[in-house]
Amino acid sequence: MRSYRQYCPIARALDLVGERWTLLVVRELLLQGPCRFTDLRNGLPGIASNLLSGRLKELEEAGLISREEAPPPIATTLYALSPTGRALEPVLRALGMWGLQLLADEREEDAFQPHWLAYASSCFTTDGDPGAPPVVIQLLASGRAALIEIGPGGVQARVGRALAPDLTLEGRPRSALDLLTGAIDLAAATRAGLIATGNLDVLTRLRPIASIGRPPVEN
Amino acid sequence: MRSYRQYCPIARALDLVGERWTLLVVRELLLQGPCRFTDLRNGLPGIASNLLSGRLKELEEAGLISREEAPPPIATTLYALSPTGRALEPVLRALGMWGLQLLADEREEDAFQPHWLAYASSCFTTDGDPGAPPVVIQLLASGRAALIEIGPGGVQARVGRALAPDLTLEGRPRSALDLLTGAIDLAAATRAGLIATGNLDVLTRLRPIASIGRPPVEN
DNA sequence: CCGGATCCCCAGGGATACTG
DNA sequence: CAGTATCCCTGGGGATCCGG
Repeated sequence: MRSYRQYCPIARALDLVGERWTLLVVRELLLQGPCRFTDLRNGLPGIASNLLSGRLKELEEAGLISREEAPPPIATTLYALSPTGRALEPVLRALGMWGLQLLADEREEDAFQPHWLAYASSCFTTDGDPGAPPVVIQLLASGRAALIEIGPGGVQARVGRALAPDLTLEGRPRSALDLLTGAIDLAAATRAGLIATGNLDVLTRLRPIASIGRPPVEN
Repeated sequence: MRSYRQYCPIARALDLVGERWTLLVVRELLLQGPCRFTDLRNGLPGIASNLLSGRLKELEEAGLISREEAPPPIATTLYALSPTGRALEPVLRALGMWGLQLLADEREEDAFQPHWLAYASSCFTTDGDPGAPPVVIQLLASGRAALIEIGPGGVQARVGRALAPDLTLEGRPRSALDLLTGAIDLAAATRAGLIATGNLDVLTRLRPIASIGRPPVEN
């Protein structure tokens, strides 16, 4: 394993998770929970299968993930984050917060999956009315689904489909993001091609934290 | 520039700072402030000069650093973080907090510089007596010097030498780290080869935050 | 001495094909 | 479905060289 050979916590951390794709693998495991090889591959468009295989092996050796042979009816191996791996969440949150500004330019060639947006949303918003009953927002795109759950645990993101979401958002990721950050209102988002169905009031539950929503920094 | 091509804030962030050495360059600029090419190279033992040059160019294009021609008597170009670059600090803090556990094993071949430890310390401690007058701890190793400043701004780290530090620590990095995290007391640190001179009481000003100092996680 | 640029070589990453 | 095998290529490591 390649190392920076520096007695520095940051360098040591990067020794383990600084290689290409590694933190994105952690992102997927964090959002999807225990999942199969194929689930990871689907959540990481562009990764080569040998590379994913190699990363999983390295991460297991480093103690960041565990590999478990699930009994039937699953009958396959599941990958899951260990506590040490889950402890990387603040790193992903910080990276995600910093990277938000970079989403201002929407590139047509970029892949998109709704759980990425759900996670971003859970990072930059808090529950605006913690006492109120829990609500669920469904995000749909590219034939996949993710959820933003607002409840006692705060704002949480996960992959999956809800039976009866309070609100469903579907459409161009940029307009959904702008709506969730509070950069635009629902009318503008709809005009930008977003389809929102359900109880639109649940959007008021999502309170974007300060210091986001500014235009992309040019300097 | 190589990109993950994913419309996800984490992936976009890694597009810019995910390559080898990049975040360590940011670490140095954050700790050293505006500095010369050689200062950066010294703070990044192991980096090839062409690679450092390349990274600086990329970071400038991305708007994370600025290059400035300083007038005499400096008469050289200084590199400095832009506001966007400085905004990466939470990322480095999170990585540093996570990487702390990895410092449990001390490898003889690893390079060490005192400002790395100073920064780590500023991440995992708070001022235990905010009302008290400011104090300065000097760290010495490998012929270099760094400072931990405890004052109105909290606990801050920077490269440099103090005229009259309240406390000076010199010796094996592991024992200094263990002392600062509270894992061992001063007597044990001294026994482990640490040399402490000055007012030893200032150590009580550094209050390690919870959830650190545990032994290295094996699972 | 500082601030790089150039060159060569190899390991790690990307794409695709193939197999249990 | 869950990877492995293969081939190619790019980016990184290391040394050296060069202008100011």
